[in-house]
Amino acid sequence: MTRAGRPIPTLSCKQCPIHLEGEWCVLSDDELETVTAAKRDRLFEPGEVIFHQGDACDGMYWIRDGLVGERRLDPDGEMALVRLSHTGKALGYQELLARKPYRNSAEALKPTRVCYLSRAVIRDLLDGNSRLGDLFLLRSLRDMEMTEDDYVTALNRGIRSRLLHALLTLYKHYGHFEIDKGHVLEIPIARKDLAALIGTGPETISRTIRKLEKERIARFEGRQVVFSCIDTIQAEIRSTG
Amino acid sequence: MTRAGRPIPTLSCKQCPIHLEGEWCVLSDDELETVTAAKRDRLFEPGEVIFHQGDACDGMYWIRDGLVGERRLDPDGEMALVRLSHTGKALGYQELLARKPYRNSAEALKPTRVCYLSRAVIRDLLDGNSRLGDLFLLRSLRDMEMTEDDYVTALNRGIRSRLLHALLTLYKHYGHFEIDKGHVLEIPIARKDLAALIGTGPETISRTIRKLEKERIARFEGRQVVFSCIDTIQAEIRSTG
DNA sequence: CCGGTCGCTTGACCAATATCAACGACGCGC
DNA sequence: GCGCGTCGTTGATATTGGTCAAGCGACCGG
Repeated sequence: MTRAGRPIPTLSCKQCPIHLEGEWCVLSDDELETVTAAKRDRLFEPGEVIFHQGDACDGMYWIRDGLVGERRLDPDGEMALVRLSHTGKALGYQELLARKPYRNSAEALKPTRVCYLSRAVIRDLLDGNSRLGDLFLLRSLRDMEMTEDDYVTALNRGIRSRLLHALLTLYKHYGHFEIDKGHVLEIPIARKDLAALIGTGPETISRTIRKLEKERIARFEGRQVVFSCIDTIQAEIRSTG
Repeated sequence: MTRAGRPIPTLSCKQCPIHLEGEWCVLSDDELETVTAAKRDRLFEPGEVIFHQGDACDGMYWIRDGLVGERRLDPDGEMALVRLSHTGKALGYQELLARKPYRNSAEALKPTRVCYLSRAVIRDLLDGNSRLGDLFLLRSLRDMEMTEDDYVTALNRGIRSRLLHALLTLYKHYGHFEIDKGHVLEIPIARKDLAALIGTGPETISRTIRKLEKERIARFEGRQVVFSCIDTIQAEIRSTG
């Protein structure tokens, strides 16, 4: 559970599929070269921890590809999965910019390649390109929006609604449509993580899943789900659920 | 519930107790003068709405003094009190900077004076002072931290713990210590808002309060609370509760 | 002074969820 | 193949919290 990840050869930023979105798009070719030269890439296997809650933050990470879960451990030992982060997401940028220790641990849930940039490099980039700061601000605002939405959902929706919401979100990232089967999702995380994501235990997840099957809303087989009618679920999430 | 607030004479920024903290501290005297000249001040009575969820955002507000609740209405009619904002807090800056409609409604919960700055003025300030953007970023990061903390709390703490947490937070802002009575808090909001803040109904608040009284953790009389031992409560919140 | 509304509380009841325990399936190391 | 741990499931049971209904006191307008 606790390793540093395996160093891998540096991936070029120019060829990176995410170099045109988010913060990267404002960087000049020269700056991109600098980043490519300065960053250190690593591969984390599922279960490996990229950084630990409480640790000092001395740089930030981008997810090149893979899946990362940010976990928060309560003083009493309860663990919550605060969010899932996918390709293109930044990890630890908030703590870096605010000069604070990591609030959450980041753990690879699938094989994940990340690009690491040290505080000094980020500082130079920020000093050299004033627009970069604006884009970090925008990223922070977007993240805030999502967290606030999740917060409201957690406050006044039941487990069933939250589970459907989580599954639908996962579907958007990992699902696909098959003409003969329908909307298929291979759930990329374990039951207990699905539970930690919506604030319950694995038992309740199991039971809620069986309810959904009885109501023919979705069919589950291991980690694969087939949704009968996505629109119906959307509607249920929006209205009372 | 829906008025525009009463215009009041402009309050000088130089004499404002909050002009030295947060974003303001980086402004020059000239810039402060500009702000004073450009802003429009208003007074909102309890129940009046400063802006509505879904409305377009064309400026931002600072709370000069008073208390504001940000409410979020679900598609199914459930209302959550996302956060309480006090003197010195900015309202609507996220939506302004992200160019999005308001996510929540802002309602005065006590008589509240706010300073309004239009988008154009903020733009000019941002263009003229590059450090201002950095400070908005920091504010956003701090707000994110608080929301994320609340989110985790909502995910894996029960009503009782969340209520204690909310009361303690209120105590920090509105409480005081009396040598003969102890730690006294005049709760500044109604029961139903206290309920909406932690995601339950007024009935459950009532019952939870009586439990706390039976356990001699606090004594309630109307909106006044006297805490027996703040430290005990702190401990209970940190550990399992 | 009266009727009405609102905020808060209480009771009774029910639904949702947590908790404890056990079990089968599976993968892994030996 | 065997032992072992993990994952997912299920059952029984306890607890929490939600819902409906009623009551009570304060405040307000007529």
